[in-house]
Amino acid sequence: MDNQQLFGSSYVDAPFFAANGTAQRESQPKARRRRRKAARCGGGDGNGGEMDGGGDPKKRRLTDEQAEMLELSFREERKLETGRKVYLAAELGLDPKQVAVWFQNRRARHKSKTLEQEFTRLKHAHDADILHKCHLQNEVLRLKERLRATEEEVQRLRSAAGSHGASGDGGVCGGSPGSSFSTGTWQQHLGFSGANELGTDDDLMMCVPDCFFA
DNA sequence: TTGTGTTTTACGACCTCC
DNA sequence: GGAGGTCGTAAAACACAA
Repeated sequence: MDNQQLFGSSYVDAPFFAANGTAQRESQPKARRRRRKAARCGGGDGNGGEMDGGGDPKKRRLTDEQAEMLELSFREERKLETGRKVYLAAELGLDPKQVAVWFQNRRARHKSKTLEQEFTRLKHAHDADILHKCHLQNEVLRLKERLRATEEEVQRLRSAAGSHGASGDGGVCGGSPGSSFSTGTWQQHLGFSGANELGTDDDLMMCVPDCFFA
């Protein structure tokens, strides 16, 4: 049979072939099935239109050869013009209506496969986004905790400075070890304490307002 | 052998395009 | 209005585990 004639068009569906692991996967169960059937019936290769197995004449399985040719034709062009339908039917010994139905069902199978693949792809993307979101939320929590600790430290130092200034000559807190350092030592203390609070790998720059030391 | 799940074939209803 | 498309579904054909 002249395939050029049979397939009518020179159009080759690149995306279809690119994703053709799918097509092979699709054809595998059928091949298995047909192999077994061929073993049972003594060869399933057909002169088209013959009943295979002698069942209900209304619903007969296509032979391997017919299915293969239709598949090749489908890969060339998914739509079926009248001329090609009639030609295919004649070549394969099928009713043109059967060819039309086969193409309809094949398009449906292809669409459902495509949707399934798209769903899987989107699901993976979604899962990755969820994971990323979790990481970001953890990071936010960590930063909030660091901010809270730093604010506490600032508050503590501010109170210390207040009591220090109120005492004037240091009389009130003179005996307190905490009130014995100067502004310079506050800064040292802040730096030291901040380092403790923020951790060694800290990249968060803390800015203590000047008024704090006034 | 049989029960069950999957795939394939066929059809009707409805829609779109020429 | 007719031809051909999609969509949903029935039923036959089939694979396979128990």
